[in-house]
Amino acid sequence: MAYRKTPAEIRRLSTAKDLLVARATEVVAEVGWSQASVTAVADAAGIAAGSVYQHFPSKAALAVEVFRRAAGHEVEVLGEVLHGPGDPVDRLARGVQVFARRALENRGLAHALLAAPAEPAVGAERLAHRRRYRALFAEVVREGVAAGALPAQNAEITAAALTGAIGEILVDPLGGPGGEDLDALLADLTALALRCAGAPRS
Amino acid sequence: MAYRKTPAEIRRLSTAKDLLVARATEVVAEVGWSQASVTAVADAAGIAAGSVYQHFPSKAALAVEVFRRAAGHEVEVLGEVLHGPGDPVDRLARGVQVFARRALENRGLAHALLAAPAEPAVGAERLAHRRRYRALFAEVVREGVAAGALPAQNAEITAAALTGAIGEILVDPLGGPGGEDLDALLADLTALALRCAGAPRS
DNA sequence: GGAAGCTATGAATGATGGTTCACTTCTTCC
DNA sequence: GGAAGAAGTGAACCATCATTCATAGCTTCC
Repeated sequence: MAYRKTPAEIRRLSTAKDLLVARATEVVAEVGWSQASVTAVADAAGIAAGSVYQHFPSKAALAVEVFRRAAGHEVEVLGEVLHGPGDPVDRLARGVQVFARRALENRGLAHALLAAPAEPAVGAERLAHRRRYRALFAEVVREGVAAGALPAQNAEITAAALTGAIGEILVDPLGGPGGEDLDALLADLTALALRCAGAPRS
Repeated sequence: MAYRKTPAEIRRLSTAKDLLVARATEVVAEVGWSQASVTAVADAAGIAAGSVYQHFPSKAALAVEVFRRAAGHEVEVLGEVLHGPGDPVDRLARGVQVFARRALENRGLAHALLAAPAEPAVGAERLAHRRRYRALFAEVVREGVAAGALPAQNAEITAAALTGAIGEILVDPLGGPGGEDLDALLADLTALALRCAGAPRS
């Protein structure tokens, strides 16, 4: 054999793949899954359509990878806040704020992750993603209940409501685009979240 | 002219159209928008694919009609409960129960109306539909606030959270399919809704 | 009965977009 | 430098549907 992948070459391929995924993510955030054709994505990454298949066996596989990376990052960020220091109710409030702020500041991506129509493979990933969010919120709610700061409740439902509420606001911003400024919205959302969890009124 | 539609003929055509819409609704509830091809829908209605175009100018128009009829009915039912007699908090609780029960008992249709991937035209209808739901809930919340039964709050956000929460539970039932029995779930959802709106703990 | 006009049919058409593949270009290694 | 083999290319291929249309079958009305 007269060819073996040299470390530099491996790195180059890896970064090419990374670049493809990164650009594909941008395209998806901008135009949604349905408009993100292989051609569009390949163009954005500066490669030929056929070359996509050097990195992924199918468009669906690429889409799943795009979803996983973006979603994984979001979950990680949220997890850090929710698992951080402080009493559970505070963490819950901050978690909601972080989740909502990130979603509203990068609406395109959030929409793609949470709501935009997508092929079945991505839909399945999305379910898993929502479950992770839910599990994170539910955990903190349970801690709050255990600590006596929150009333007894079905933590899973509360958690589902929190993600559902934020998603809902995201998909259709109140009173049209730019109807309310971000900080006010976040304050209202936080208040809602605390009420949902049953935190004593402050 | 040697032809004029006789009343019987008009009726026949109208019922044919109704039947088409009804069958299409069933198909959509069963397999989702993406799988509901013109052929599949026409077969279900017992007509040829081309005949669909006697009644609708395009598939999108049929889809919108299917959505409108089903969604309109749901909004009407919910509206009756929310506008009915009783104090606002009670109506809110019953509204959530009705919404959730109907959704969970006809999951396929609810999923199609609230969540399933669909073509843009249906997506636009869906936004309008969610707004109507929101508006209905928000109205009752405002009444509750005005009556002093609920604390001051952003009623739109509370309303969005309620629809979001139910949608979320619907899309991914807690603990897999049939994880909890319907009545218990409804009770938990009602409790959540009242907390969200800030009703005093009972 | 039969002409005129409507509805129903389903195979053909056309557009879209994922995937393949023969070919070119680039890397490696002697 | 050059042979061997990998990656990159993009035009052609193919599958999937929505949509059309020539044709057949019904209704109406005289």
